[in-house]
Amino acid sequence: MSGETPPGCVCVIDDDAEVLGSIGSLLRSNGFQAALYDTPEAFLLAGVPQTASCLLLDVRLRGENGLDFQERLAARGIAIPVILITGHGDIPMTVRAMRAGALDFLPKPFTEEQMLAAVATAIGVDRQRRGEAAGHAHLRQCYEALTPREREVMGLVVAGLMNKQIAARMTLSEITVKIHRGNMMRKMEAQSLADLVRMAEFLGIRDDSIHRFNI
Amino acid sequence: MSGETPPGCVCVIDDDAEVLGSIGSLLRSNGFQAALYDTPEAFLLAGVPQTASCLLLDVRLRGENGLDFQERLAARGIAIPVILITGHGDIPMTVRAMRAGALDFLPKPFTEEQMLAAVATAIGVDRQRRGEAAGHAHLRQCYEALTPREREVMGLVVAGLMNKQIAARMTLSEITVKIHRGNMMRKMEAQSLADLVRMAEFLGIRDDSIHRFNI
DNA sequence: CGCGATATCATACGCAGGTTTCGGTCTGGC
DNA sequence: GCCAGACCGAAACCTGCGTATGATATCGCG
Repeated sequence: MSGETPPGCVCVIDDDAEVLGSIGSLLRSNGFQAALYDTPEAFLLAGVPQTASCLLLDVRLRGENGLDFQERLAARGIAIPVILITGHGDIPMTVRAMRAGALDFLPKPFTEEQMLAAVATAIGVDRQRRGEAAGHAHLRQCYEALTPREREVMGLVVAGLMNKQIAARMTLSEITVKIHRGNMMRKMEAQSLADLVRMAEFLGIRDDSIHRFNI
Repeated sequence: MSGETPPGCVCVIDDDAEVLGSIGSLLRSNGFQAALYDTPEAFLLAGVPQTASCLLLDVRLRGENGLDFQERLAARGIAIPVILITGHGDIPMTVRAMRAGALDFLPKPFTEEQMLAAVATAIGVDRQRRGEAAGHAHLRQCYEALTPREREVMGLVVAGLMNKQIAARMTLSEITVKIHRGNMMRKMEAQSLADLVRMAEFLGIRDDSIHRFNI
């Protein structure tokens, strides 16, 4: 059922060594890689795998509550998909986990099929996310290659100002604005103004000094 | 705790007349309007209120499962915030509801405070959503006022093509493209190309015949 | 100290965008 | 049949954008 998916790495955090081992075996015998940790800290030290992956996290842990840990990950900007498992779950706990972005919440006892299906879905989500993130990384890299002035010009360009207005606002000559603008477009690898606006939209670049009526 | 919020309307669907009445009283005595229905169909017939509102929905209903009904609402594009309540909920049910976009899932018995807090949050979410929707409605209205040719031009403009290229693609003269383009910008009330791109992004306008490398 | 990166500005040229004015065809509704 | 509106186009004109060429100034690093 899950053998045809390209391999992915499942990080399992559970303080019960026996459970950890059996989940690991099950995953490996179904074509997944498995990284096993008995504490959240061990997982953080090892770092998130480079390949498509997901996190299989027990709610009840020795040091820290699994839900707290999940929220700590989100706060740190670690976007790995999370599946929570628990032996003593209740509905408020589930609501909290799902609100925090958990992909699934599996109460014990669960079948092997249930877990494998959840893991396969999560790995798929992560694969897609990573694909998108690759593009974003390049975009950010381009943006960070801009000089301060070029960034400033970019903000005003995507705000819809003309070169003349940008020049006035920055107390520059129009020709200087044109030069910054040209260099900026080249560095951003934007083929058109429309392209640039979409990039800026994505990067969250927005000059708030300009009144904008929509969006 | 919730008296200072502007009034909102809570639609309650529950097939137990007694429960329905007591929830209605509680809501009204806390400053909310309450619209009470004993079946999903009755709610659909009445329609979603014009003001900020939310839906308080029992999972177990006579005709239809509350979760199914929630998904049916989403499929119909009815975006009212949903709070589910149930006497016999379990974790898989909660997962399903939250995935389908429920704002909260309250297992009975719950306190008055819990329910009022959930309702107040949901009403707030709906108020925000309605505020945004108002702007979107105007945007759609503008777009629908465009003639087919103007729409076509708009798609190619936001794809980053020059008037010359648009003319070639539409087998038109460049001057005609300029006229369509000018009319389109006026009808869309776009002050700049950047504006137009953002509007198009929002409306989901995209000419897929053009290869786009990002986003 | 020289080098490179950044920033600034001027002149000039060519191309792109946008409007106005004028002209025409075609279709659908009153 | 007439009018409105969509659609198409040409000539003229103005503005905006982009680049090339050339020049100056500052700053930090090796």
